[in-house]
Amino acid sequence: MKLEAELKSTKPMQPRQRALLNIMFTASWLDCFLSRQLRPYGLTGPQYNILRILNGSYPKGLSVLDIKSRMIDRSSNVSRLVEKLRLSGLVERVPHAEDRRMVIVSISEPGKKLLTEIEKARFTDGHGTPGSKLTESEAMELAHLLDKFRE
Amino acid sequence: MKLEAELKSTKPMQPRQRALLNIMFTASWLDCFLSRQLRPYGLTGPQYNILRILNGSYPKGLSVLDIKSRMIDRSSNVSRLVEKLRLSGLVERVPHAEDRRMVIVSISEPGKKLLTEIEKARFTDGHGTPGSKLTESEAMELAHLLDKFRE
DNA sequence: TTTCGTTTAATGTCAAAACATTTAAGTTTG
DNA sequence: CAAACTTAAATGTTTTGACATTAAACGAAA
Repeated sequence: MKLEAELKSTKPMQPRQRALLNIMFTASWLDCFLSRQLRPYGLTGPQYNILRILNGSYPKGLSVLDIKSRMIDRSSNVSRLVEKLRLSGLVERVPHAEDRRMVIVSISEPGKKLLTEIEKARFTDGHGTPGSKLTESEAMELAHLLDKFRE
Repeated sequence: MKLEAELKSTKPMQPRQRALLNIMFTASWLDCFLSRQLRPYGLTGPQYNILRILNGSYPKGLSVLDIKSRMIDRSSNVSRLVEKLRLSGLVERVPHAEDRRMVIVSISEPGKKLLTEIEKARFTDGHGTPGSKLTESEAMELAHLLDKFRE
């Protein structure tokens, strides 16, 4: 559905304003979509984001600040999110050998297993992948325009 | 800055995945930007969203559910947000004459004044408007691709 | 070495989101 | 009309976000 229909907007919008609202609306829509996919696994969006970041740097771990700088939502409290994941056994925390201020966080074997399980379920859940209506080149163009939007 | 640089991503991403992450990242970036602009006025993003919706339907008011259905973030608790705005004198609440379950919320004169003040400040704050690097046709293309992304 | 500033992570606090639940008013049906 | 159902708004509760502050460890300079 078009943005104007979604927001029941009456007056016509300026193109940049329309793009801005559409970014925020689409992100909120995506958030809702992803939360529903993650709920059965007891993960929130930011928690899943951390797991994927750690999976990407496996087998090396990352410090709390390194995780934070790679997150989509930089305002989240990584210390507390990591502690939650640790209590679920999905990550491990090891004090840094040389710099004792730091804590190195790594994904655990159960954490990796959960990620592959979620990945598998995503292909078979019937709802399709978000963005699947875009061609590859449209997706690339979209990403490029978003980069430019932030300039 | 490009998304890969922002997220310090090492591995190359698939186009649709890159678009998805870019939408969420850009929205988070925008959220941060807008919150900073609104802070001096004591407004949060959702509160500002409600004020603008009510301004758009002025002088008619809207019911709580009508407001909710027009919001960017549909998960917000409109009753409580409206109560905050009412305490600040920015909106007014009138029970509906025919259906006493409903409450009609309208923007007040101080509310309208605040909106025009914010609008003015936006042009003179030096940080520029988000998305100003896009041409009009790029902004339209971006909005169109986002509509298609949600299909 | 001691002091000062910086960096890293954790914690404290308050407001807001994310649910569900409740209350009240309206509508439909037997 | 009364009971059951539906809708609108408010409220309850728990978790999370947003932001400041603290605590500990490191590095630089007197």
